[in-house]
Amino acid sequence: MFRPVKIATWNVNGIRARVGAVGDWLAQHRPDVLCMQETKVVDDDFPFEELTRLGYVVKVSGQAGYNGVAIAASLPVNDVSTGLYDDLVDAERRVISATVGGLRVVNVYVPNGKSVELPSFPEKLRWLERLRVTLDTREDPTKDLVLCGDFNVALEDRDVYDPVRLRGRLHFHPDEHRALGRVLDFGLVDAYRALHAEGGRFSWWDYRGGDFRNNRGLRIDYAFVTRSVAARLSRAEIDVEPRRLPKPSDHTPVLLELS
DNA sequence: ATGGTCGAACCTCGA
Repeated sequence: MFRPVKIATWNVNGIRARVGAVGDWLAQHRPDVLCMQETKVVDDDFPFEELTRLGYVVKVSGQAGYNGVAIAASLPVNDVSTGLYDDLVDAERRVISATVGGLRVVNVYVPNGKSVELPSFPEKLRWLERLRVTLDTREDPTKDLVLCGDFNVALEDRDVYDPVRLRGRLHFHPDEHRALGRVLDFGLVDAYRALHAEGGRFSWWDYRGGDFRNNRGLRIDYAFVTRSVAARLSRAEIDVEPRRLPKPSDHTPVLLELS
């Protein structure tokens, strides 16, 4: 059986606005799997054709206006599921999982949290704990698995443009670090970090204030892999090029290669 | 400089 060797994740910030850029990127890089977040479209209106004509099967879980996740794969897709263990319908359309050529793929769009002062912040922390329970309940850390997506948390000082200024604020709060750490304790390794030690490599930059031009960004998009996958990891990149295009997503893709 | 800019959908919300 063919198994995936190139796996990518990209918060596209509206698939209908981005389908041209996504199609171009798929044609150029030919990943076996692309996980997308913030598709912002109901399933009936998803632009399937633009991706199927490139040879991809696309599984979607979306809603109108916000959130929404999708998995595009060029290999056979099985066992598609949605949601967390206690919300399999996935009212907010934040989780889609599938098995692609023997690799379990869990694609998540973690709640933003809005502000550390608001009730949405502890809800974000609880969501991450529920993700951990979902992994414990439904997945196996001794098997090939990648958990990828937009986690809305920058883990370390080297993952943010100004750790002193940002510490304790949304995306870089110790409670978020503990909550995402609990997810990693399932038995996962940050694939990009396993191969790259340097800071200043980000996956998201605010549209405002010239943040991209000045590289004021955060690394909040990750591919976390189980030990068996980490052992095969040959390459992990953040591809900044799509962020330079006209009308970009505010996030850029993260791409893994396995041997 | 607590501003600024996007996408989606209906003019404001979520990020």
